[in-house]
Amino acid sequence: MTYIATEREQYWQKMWQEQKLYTTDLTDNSKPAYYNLTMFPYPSGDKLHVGHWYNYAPLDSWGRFMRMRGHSVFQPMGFDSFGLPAENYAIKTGVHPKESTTVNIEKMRQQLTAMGGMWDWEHEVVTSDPEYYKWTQWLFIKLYEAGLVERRKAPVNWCPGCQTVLANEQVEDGACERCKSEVIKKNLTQWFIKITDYADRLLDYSDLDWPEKTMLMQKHWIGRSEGAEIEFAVFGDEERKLRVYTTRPDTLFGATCMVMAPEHELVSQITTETYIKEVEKYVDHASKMTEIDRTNEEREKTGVFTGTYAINPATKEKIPVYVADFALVHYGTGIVMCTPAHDLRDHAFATKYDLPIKQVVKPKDGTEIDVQKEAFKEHGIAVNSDFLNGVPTAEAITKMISWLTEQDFGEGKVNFKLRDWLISRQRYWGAPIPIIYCDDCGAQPVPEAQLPIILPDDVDFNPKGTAPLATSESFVNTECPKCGGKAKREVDTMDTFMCSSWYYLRYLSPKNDQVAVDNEMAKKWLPVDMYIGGPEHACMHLLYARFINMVMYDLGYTPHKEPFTRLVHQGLITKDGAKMSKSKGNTVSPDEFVEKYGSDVFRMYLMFLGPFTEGGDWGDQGITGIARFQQRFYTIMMDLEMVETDKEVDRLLHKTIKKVTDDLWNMQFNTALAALMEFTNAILKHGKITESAREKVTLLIAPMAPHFAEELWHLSGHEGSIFNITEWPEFDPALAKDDQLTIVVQVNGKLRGEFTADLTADKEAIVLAAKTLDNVKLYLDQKEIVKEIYVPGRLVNLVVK
RNA sequence: GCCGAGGUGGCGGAAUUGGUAGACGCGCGGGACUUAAAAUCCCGUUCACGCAAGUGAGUAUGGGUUCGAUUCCCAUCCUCGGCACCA
Repeated sequence: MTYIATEREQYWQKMWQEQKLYTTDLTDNSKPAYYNLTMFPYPSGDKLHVGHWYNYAPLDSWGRFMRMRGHSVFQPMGFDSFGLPAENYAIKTGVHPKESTTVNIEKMRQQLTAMGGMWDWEHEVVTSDPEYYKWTQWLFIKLYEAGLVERRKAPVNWCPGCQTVLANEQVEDGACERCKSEVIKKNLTQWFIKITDYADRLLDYSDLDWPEKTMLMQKHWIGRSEGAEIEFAVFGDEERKLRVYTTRPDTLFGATCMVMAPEHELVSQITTETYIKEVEKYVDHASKMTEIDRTNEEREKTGVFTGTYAINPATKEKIPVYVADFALVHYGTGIVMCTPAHDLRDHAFATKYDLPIKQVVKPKDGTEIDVQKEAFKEHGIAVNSDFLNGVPTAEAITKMISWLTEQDFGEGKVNFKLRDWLISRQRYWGAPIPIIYCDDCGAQPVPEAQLPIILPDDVDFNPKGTAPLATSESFVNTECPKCGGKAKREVDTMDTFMCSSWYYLRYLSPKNDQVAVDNEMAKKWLPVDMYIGGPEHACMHLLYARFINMVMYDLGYTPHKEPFTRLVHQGLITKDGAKMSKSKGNTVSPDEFVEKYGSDVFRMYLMFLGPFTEGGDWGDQGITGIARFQQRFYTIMMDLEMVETDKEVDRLLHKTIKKVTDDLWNMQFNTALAALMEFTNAILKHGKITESAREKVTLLIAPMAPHFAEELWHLSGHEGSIFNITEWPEFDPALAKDDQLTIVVQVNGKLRGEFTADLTADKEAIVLAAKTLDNVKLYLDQKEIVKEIYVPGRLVNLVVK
């Protein structure tokens, strides 16, 4: 018999839909709740590509597996629909983002349905829908009320040609990708969310089942360090202080110069007249460099002298103050002290500008070193440091901090690399920031009752030098919520990461217009049991989502401290070695494969490509192998002689149950499928199957090929969906056991033969049998056996001399 | 550059986590069926030598630990992801 996948899949998709099989009753308490979540897609014009499928198909298989193991599985889907691409598309074609987004979402819903996923569409969220962004705006106001929102100046990429702000992605080698004008930095007043207030709490990962590498990346991103802030007085203007942050206050006696970030506000104030021109030129040059270039440690260090000197508080020496681009304004205080003898970067800088290199730490073991030649950055013993002399580094740091505090020169300080979250976007297609500016009352948050602040339609989103929303008069002009006077609305919109930082909370009650998060549902369903998404989100989305959840927890809106209990990253599917993205134009559509082979085959093919967490480069060679397998599987199910019992069938079956179950637990879908292939091949050769094997192996393949399994389930006489079954096949080790052992024999670690032995054979018998093999004897001849190693049931290694 | 991954046949990958390297699949070669092709089935397929039994080499490169290393350690090279406005 032949299985016509495409036809039967459509049939089952329709049946599932009619029966509302995947609409989860969130109030049902009869089974344990399991929240199975994936990162929702951006509705791009390229629709779903194979990268999405590589993420969603295994997620769906996992959800089905958990469902078949007796859980009530909630598997929602939605769209992260605000963002830059829709706006750029609008600028290019004139099609309103609302329109293109609606079209894209509709198409993607169809694709997701054709995939046959267990999506619970009744709980869908779309972030560009006012019903959703009303609560994103509400969230902003809650953050504002909690004192976690701040307004400050920050630079943006500005294209003078296009008269608009550019995303980093739109800048190529310092020029606008569209008009090739040189991109400049422009300072704008923007809104920040103070994620840094939560930096320490974000470092706590206890009770999270997350990949080590993700936690490690986040930890490095947050970048906690302990050190001190130290004040240096400006020579000749002692009232003015330059404050530095250092992790090595113990080296203060060796600080022979200072370096300020080019953007530092004090640069213009302290530069002396003679040096103004040169400094300005340098500052301008630095503003055009990317941060990646600026922090490149191999690059030659550059800087310019400001003409000013500071006083080292420890040595009272005059030290020159430079401006250099390797100092970053947003890290620490934006000013660093240089201790060339004990820092590689400072050493390179000092060597280039001929600044003194003064050793203040020596190695613990007394080794002689020449710091003029090479920096010694390790911990050691303080020297040339007055009251610190002879003190080991760790202790010297504490001692120096006490001294600084006593003398009022500074204090101990914990610092983070993590920066506050800039959420202002000078764009149209985003959630308007709910702030009103009144000449008399200043910036005021929009009262909750006035939400949502609807994104206006009568906007010219073509770049004209202002944020697009400023072109809508009906939007801009409003009343001050405090005094009732004339006022203007904020015209910036929010970063889309804001929208995606809390969507999993909204899935639980997307239509509730009274509250953002339904508390009862949150208690029952949160935290998310399984969250699957790309590793590229490790440091941004996943950190923002944890942060927002923590704030919501503190404010009492959600009952758990962490949002995602278990996190898994699918690997990245690349095309010709690079990440698939619309901007690179290298996406591959799954549609033609699904049309030709059916969703099950395509899903299995993706899962069979390699380990789920590793991904790989896309290629369609091999999909026919999966189609063949499906057909062969159908043959063993439908066309084989059926017998009551069969020892060989039982053995094959139970080996397969064990392997497939273990592999599914570990999300090793590729080897689970290989095991099912081996079973199929062996049974086909054997020529017989049992009713029990037929039923159980149908259950085993169900998570990975849902339509196919449903079809087989009904063909073998079952009523009701296979996905309502909650008894996963049980493994019986007694039935799976082989009758004999295969023992491999090595001599000096080299393979020299193999033989089969009885299950009951002991070590002595096996080693003896090994020695009597003809080929083994050849290598034992004239030699003395010095060691006999027996790995039970596997191998004998004879070590000879 | 920094942070995090990864590197195994012609290709995708497997290997009970220190115990037969190459499971499973693709591709390729040979055969069966067919007037022929497709589909299907059977056999073979890491490389070198050999009719074969087998022998030698082999998991990015170079070293080390071990009876035994794809697996552990050190160094180097290459590829990918992220680097705060793509999402």
